[in-house]
Amino acid sequence: MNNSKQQQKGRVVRGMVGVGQLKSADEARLVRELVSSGSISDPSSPRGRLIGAAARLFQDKGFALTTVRDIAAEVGILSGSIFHHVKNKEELLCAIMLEVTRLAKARMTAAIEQQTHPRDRLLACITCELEAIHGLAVPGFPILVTEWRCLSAENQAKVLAEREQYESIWLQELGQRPPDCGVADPQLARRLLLGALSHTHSWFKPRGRGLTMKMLAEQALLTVWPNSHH
Amino acid sequence: MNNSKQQQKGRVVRGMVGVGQLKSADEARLVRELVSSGSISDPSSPRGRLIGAAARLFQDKGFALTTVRDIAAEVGILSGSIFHHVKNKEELLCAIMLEVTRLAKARMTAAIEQQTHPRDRLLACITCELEAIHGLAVPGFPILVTEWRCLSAENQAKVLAEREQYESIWLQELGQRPPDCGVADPQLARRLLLGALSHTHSWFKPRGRGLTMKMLAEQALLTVWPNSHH
Amino acid sequence: MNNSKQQQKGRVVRGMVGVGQLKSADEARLVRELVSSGSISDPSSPRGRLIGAAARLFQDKGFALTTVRDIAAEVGILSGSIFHHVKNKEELLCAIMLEVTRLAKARMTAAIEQQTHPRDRLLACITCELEAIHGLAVPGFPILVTEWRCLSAENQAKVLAEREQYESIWLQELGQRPPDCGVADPQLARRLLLGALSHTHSWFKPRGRGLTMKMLAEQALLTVWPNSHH
Amino acid sequence: MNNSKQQQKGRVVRGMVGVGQLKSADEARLVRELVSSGSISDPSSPRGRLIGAAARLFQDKGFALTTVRDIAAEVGILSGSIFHHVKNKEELLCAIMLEVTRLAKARMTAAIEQQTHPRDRLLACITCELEAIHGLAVPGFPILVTEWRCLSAENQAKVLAEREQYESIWLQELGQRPPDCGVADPQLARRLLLGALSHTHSWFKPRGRGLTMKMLAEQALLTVWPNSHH
DNA sequence: TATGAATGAGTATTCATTCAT
DNA sequence: GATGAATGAATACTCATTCAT
Repeated sequence: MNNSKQQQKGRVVRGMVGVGQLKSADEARLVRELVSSGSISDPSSPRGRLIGAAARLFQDKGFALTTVRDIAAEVGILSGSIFHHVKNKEELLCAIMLEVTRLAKARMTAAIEQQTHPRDRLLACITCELEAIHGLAVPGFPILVTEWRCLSAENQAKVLAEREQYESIWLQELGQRPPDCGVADPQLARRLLLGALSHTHSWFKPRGRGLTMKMLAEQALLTVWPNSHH
Repeated sequence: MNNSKQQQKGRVVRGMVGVGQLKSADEARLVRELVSSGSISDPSSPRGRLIGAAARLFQDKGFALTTVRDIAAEVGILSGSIFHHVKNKEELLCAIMLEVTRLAKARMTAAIEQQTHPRDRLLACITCELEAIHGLAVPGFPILVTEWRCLSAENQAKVLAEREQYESIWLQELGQRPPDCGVADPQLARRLLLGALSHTHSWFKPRGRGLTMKMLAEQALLTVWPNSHH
Repeated sequence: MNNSKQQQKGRVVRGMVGVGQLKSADEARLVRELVSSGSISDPSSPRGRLIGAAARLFQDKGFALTTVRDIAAEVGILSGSIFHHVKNKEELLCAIMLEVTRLAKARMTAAIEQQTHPRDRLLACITCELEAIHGLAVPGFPILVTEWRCLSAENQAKVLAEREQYESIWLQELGQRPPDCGVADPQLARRLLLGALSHTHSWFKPRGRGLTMKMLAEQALLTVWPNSHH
Repeated sequence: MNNSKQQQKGRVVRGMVGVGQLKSADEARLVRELVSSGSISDPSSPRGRLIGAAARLFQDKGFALTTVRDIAAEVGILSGSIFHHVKNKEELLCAIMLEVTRLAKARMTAAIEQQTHPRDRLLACITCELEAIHGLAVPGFPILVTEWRCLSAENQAKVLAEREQYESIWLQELGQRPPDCGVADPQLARRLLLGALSHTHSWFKPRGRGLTMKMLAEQALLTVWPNSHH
C-alpha cells in the first residue's frame, strides 16, 4: 500500500465525525422506531431472540448445516418450541432476511442524511454495508448473499421487494459520480461493489490491526471512484 | 453504460485475437496435458465423469443440498458406486476444488503468455477467471468460493496449497500497475476483485445480449486500473 | 452324574430356603432402590423399555447382527426415535452393560448377606451369576462377555470401573476357601469360573429337566471347592 | 498362588518332555498328512492363505465386523477374487471351523498317544486346547466358540459332525478320572472346562511372564482333577 | 484366476416437524 | 408458551456379491 498516506489524510479531512457511521444514540433510536413500527422484532422479545440466534448460526455455519436444535439451544428453549414463533425453518430464514434488509435500509438512509458531498455519501453507503456484513450493526447481513438460494422463489420475491429501495439508494448515489470514474453504469458498479464487499466477510477481520474498516471502506470506494476524480 | 464506446474501442485495438481467451485447440491440448500428468482426471473416465457431474450439481444446488443420489443419477450409476471412486462426499468436493484450481491455473498461465502489455495481461487474468466462473472453460469454479466452508480444515489446507500459485500470478500482475490506479495494494485489490468477479455468477448471463463477457471483463478491469492511467 | 445324590443332600441341609436366591419380594425392592437412586432405568420408562428390548436382542442375535430397526420394532417405536434416548447404538450397548453390572452387583451383595458359611456364600455368588447369565434375574448379562469387543476403549473403561466392585466380591469370597481347594489363586479361580459359567449360556437350559440350576451351581462350585474339603 | 511350588514340581516329574505339546517335527508331519489327505488346505495354496487370513481377522475383529475387503487386503488380492475360492463369506467361516476342528483333533490324538497315565493324558488334552485357543498351533480355534451363531443351522450341523470325535476323546479321558474328583459327569466337566479354557483367550497372554501356559494347564486340570486324588 | 467397476439392499444416524400434556 | 417424546422420510455410507474383461 504505497499510497496509503495520502488516502488516510483524505479520509480524515472529509469524514470528521465517523464517515458513514452513526452515533450509538442514533443507532438505538433507529432500532426503537423500527420495532415500534413493526418492521423488525424487538431483540429482547422471544421472537427477536430467536431471529437473532438463528441469524448468528446461519451466518457462521450456513443455513443447511444449522439444525433447528442448534438454534433452540442457542436461545435456551427446546427445538419443538421454535415452531410456536415461526412456521418453518425457511420462514425463519426469510424473516431474518426481511428484518436485516429493513434495518440496513434504515441505517443507510440515516447515514447518508448526515453527509452532503456525493463522495462522502457513497463512502457512507459502503461503510454501512461493511458494518452490516461484519455484524457490527446488522447481524446476519451476509446471509442475504450466501444463503439466497435456500429460499423458495416465493420468499425470494418477498425479500427482493423489500430490498428494492435499499438498492435504489445505492444506484442513486452511484449515479452522482463525475464522469470517468471507471465503471460508469451505476447498476454494474453496484453489482461489482456488492460482490467485493460481501466477500470481505471471508477474509477481513474488523478487530484486527493494520487494515481498519475505515481504510477498507475508502479503498473499496476507490474501485468505483478513483482519487483522481475528486 | 454511457462510456462503453470508448472502452470497446480500446479493447478492439489491444486484444485483437481474443483478449485472455485461448483458442479451442490450445484449450484441448491443455486439458490433455493435465490429464496425462495426473493433475486432473480424464473427463471420460468414470472418476472424471463423477467429478464433472458433482461439480455441476454442487454449483447449481450447493454442496449441502446435493445428495449423493443426485450425483449418482447424473452420472448414471447407483449411489453406492460413488464410494468406489471417492471415499467421501467431502473428498469429492475436495477433488473438484483441486482439479478446478489446477485447470484454472494452467489456463491463466497460458492466457498470460500470449500478452505482453501489463494491462492486457491483467485483462487476460480477469477474462480467464470470468470464463471459469461462468463454466465456459472450468466447470465448478464458483464452488471454490461458495462451498469453501463445507471443507474440513485439513482439506482446506490441501486446496489452499494448490491455489497458492494461482493467486501469486494475480498478485504479480496486479503489481505491474502504474501508480494511482486506485487500490494500490495488490493483495487487497485481488480480494476485492475476486469478490466482485465471483458474485457475477449470481447475476451475469454470459449468453445474454447486451453486456458481453468481454465488456464485463473490461469494466471489472476498470475497478483496479482506471482508463485515466493507460 | 454318579455322585449327585450325596451332593443334593448337602445342598438341602445347608441352604434350605433357596441357596443364593432372593425371594421375589426382595428382588422387587432391590430393583426399586436401584431405579430411585438412578443406577438403572425404570423398566417401564421409555428408556428402560429401550434398554430391555436391546438387551434381549443383543443377547439373542449379537450386537453386530441386531439392527436399530429390530430394536425399535421390539419396543414399538420407529428406528429414528431411538436416538432420542441414546446417542449411539454403541452407547445403548454401554448403557446395558452398566445397568446389568449394577443390578448383578446389588443382587449378589444381597444374596451373600443371607449366608454365613463361606462355602454357602460362594455358592450364592455362583447361583447369582448363573441366574444372571440365564436371564432369570438380570436380563442381558451374557452380553458383558460376548459383546465386550464391540465397545470402544473408552466405554470399556467405564464398564470396567463399574464392574470392579462386583469382581472384588468374588475375589474376597474365593479367598475364604480352605487350602488345597485346587486353583488356589482367587483371581485365576475367578477367571476360570467366569468362563465356565458364561459358557453355560450356550448349552444349559434352565427350564429343562434333569440338571437343575441348583445342581449346576453346586457342580460349578466343586471346580474350585471340592467336596473333600468341607 | 500359594501352592504353586508343589504343583510345578508335580508337572516336572510327570511330563518331562513337554506335557501335551508336540515336537515341531511331529507338528509339521501332522499338517502334511492332513493336507495330503485333503482334510485341510495347504497353507501355502491360494485357498489356504485365504482361510488363514480370514481366520486371523475373524478371531481379532469378529466375523460380523470383518469385511470381505479386509480379508482380500490381508491376502493381497481384490475382494471380488475371494469368490473364486469360496462361495460365501459364511462358507469361508464354515471352512475355517472345519479345518480348525480337524487339525485340533489330529493334534490332540497325537499328544495323547505320547502319554500313558490318565492324568497326563487329560493334561495333554488341556494343553492342546490351550495351544489351539491362543493360536500357537491351530490358528482360529476361538472362532469355534465366539462365532458359532454366525453359522447357519446347516453349517453348524456340518461342523458339529466333524467335532464329534474331538469331543468324544475328551469324554473318554475325563471318564478315566478316579471318583471324588469334583464334577463327576464327564459331559458336564467337559462343558465347564471348555468354557473356562475358551475364556482364557480374553485375558491370558501366552507370551507374558508369570503365569506360563503349562502352569495354566495344570491349574485348569485341578478344576476337574484336584491334587488330592493323584 | 484375477481384476475392477458396478450393484442393490442394507446400515446407523439426522432432523424438521407434530402434538398431547 | 413450553415440553419432550415420537415421527418418518431422508441422508451418507457399507458391503457381500456379480460379472464382463
